[in-house]
Amino acid sequence: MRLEDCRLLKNTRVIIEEIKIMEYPHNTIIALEGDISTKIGIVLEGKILVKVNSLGGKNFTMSVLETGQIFGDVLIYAPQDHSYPGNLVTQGNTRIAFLNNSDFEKYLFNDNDLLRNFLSLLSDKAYNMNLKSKLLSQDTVRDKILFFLQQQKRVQKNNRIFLHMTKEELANILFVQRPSLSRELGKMKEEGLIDYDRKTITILK
Amino acid sequence: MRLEDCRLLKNTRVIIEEIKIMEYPHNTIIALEGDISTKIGIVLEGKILVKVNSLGGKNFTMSVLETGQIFGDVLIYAPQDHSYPGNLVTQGNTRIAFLNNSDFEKYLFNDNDLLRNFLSLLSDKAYNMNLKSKLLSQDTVRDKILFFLQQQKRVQKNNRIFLHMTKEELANILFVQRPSLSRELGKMKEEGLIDYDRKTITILK
DNA sequence: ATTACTTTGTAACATAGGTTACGATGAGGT
DNA sequence: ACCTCATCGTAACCTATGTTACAAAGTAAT
Repeated sequence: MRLEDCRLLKNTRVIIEEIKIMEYPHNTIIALEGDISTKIGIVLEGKILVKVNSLGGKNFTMSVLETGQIFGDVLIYAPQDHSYPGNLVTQGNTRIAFLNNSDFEKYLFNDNDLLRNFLSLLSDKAYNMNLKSKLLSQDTVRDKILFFLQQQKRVQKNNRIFLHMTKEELANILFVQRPSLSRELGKMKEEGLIDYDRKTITILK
Repeated sequence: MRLEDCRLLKNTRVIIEEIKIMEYPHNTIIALEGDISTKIGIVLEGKILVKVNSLGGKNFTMSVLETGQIFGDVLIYAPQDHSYPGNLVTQGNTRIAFLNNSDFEKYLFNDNDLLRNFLSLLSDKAYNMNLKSKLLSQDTVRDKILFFLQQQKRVQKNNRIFLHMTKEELANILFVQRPSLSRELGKMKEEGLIDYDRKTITILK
């Protein structure tokens, strides 16, 4: 993705020279949980996973930053705590554009388009975090699956849902163990609620 | 709280006449999950709980809006979905100031202090949502308790943590059943990790 | 002090789902 | 076609925790 096409900068007057672009290979930790943030980052290529270690030692993916999304954003105005909520880990070769908080702020207050873009991105992020919370608050494996299917049905506008990931990854997202996921999918298939194969799940009822 | 003292409007030039103030008794539903939001709300007195029904029929409190906090904020710039993520329910007699999205936006782009306040409030909210996610992702009752204690220790700056709520409410926040909470607290006391009574929990190790 | 109600602890029971292990299936490379 | 490795389903076992019920302790009102 070209810098000038990303959601944050589209139609804005931000001068590109003040932006530094970095490239990282797959699976690189670019920041640790608790690190202080001084820059806004824009994902130009690849993905970033925000991973958190729970007290029990397991780690879970709190959120995924796709191409075009930004990070370090909400931290600028945090009254006390400017630190990242989790480890930032690249997935695939990843290019990131960095912009100093102070530079960014200077533009933000003088460019209504930038402000609009910024608020829209924040809005998205809040929406996704809400979804994550709702998913985590479903208390059986089946409910988590159903919640996921519901949501994907809305996104993909189809009862046949393409997974685009392994069952292992899906289990991870749903925050359950893979064999538990398999078991429950099996039951649901038996009950005629769904059908599924390696790549898709189809909602029957 | 006086309108001009709330975090959003402090030091700003927003004209008070455009704001409508409403008052609701305890336990009033002021919006339903999915309702479209057209206004920014500011909590002047009382609290608002954001409650979500899970698929299993249980309901959990996604977040609590304390005096001075705002809602409907992130929805202004949501690209698609402008609807509330949960039911908004008052707790105690509650006074709310409402400001039309369009009025708000008009001010937002012309008042740097308002913008700064707004971003700071959004930042806070994101921080709290992160905490909630991390809490929900702890996978044993004990880890949830420990996470809560850790967090409260930081806030209260003391190993003796005052609960300010019943065990029932605490169980609710931790997203576990009350008897499960009791059982685990008992075990932890036995192991010498904590001590507790009706109103406090003390971290011993 | 008595009563009524709320809050809390405890115990017994049932079960969902974590854990581990293994075999079957599928995909990619030579 | 064959080999290798990743992915997936399945089964057996076990434990944490939800569930229900009840009694003890605390609180507030009369």
